[in-house]
Amino acid sequence: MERSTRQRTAIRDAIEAAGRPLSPQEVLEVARLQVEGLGMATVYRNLKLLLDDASIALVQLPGDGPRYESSVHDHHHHFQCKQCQRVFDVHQCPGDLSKLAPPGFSVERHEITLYGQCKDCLSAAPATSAPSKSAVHNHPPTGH
Amino acid sequence: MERSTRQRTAIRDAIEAAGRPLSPQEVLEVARLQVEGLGMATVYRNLKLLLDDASIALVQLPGDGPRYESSVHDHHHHFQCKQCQRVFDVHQCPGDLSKLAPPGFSVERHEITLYGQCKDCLSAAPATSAPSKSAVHNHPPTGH
DNA sequence: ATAGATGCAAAGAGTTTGCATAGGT
DNA sequence: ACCTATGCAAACTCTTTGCATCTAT
Repeated sequence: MERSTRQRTAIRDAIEAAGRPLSPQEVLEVARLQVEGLGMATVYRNLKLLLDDASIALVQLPGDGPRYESSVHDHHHHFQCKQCQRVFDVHQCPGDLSKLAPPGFSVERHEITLYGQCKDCLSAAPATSAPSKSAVHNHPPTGH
Repeated sequence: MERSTRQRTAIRDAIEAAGRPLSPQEVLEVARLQVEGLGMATVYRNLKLLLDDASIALVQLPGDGPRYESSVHDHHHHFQCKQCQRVFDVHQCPGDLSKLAPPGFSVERHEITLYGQCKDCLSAAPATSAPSKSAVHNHPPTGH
């Protein structure tokens, strides 16, 4: 059975607390604040376990590595800021998109990613310099 | 300036002729039919050059490696078949999605990916076995 | 005490780069 | 002849795996 370790708890908590999808590297950085010697292999192993658990959800954006977020959310999409690269949840959805596909194709699912500038970057520096790129410590608006 | 080599021509032609986005591996396989000893490094280098040229366009689907297609197309989206994994163009678009983003965010661009079953897989084997996975030689409907 | 979990380092997959050679112009 | 393009192999990044050790139960 599955054991409760400091590492696993730190990793799960990091993702729960983030409020936005985190990359494995970001998860490591945040979880290391709780567990000093935490290794990347442990992060990857636990991400996989927590995914199977459905404790967390996988977020895949086009052309970017995997991110992970709390699986509490229902169907939603994502917004990536072109300045700070952070990803935010978008809880609006245009609904059924099956009419977009070519005739004869069956559509079961869709993914939508919006790109632009987030609130922080728009106000902080309109189209100029950006907030910190790792941005692990920020808890910006998530659009809930 | 840029030279016209057998390799470059074979790579460009492979992408033009495909009618759907190809992975670097698929490009290599197709282009090798024209140029025997073609190496992967050459494929990658030329993909980059042709991208700069805007001769080809980069297609990024969530959680998948890069694909490349002829840049002749205008704004469009993509459909990935969950059986054969091939990607097809979708020329319909729901239009402006900026109202989906959280307030205070500015939306400049969007990506949509549809998932389901393509015409071939639906008719060939309704929800059972799939056509060849590399599928480099097929030219299925592209939804134009 | 036992079996799962961890950390490190090595192994993989995909992509990029250095370098000597081949080949357009 | 010049200088870009190629092929090979090594380097790199991200992720996974093997193995000895640690630790929750």
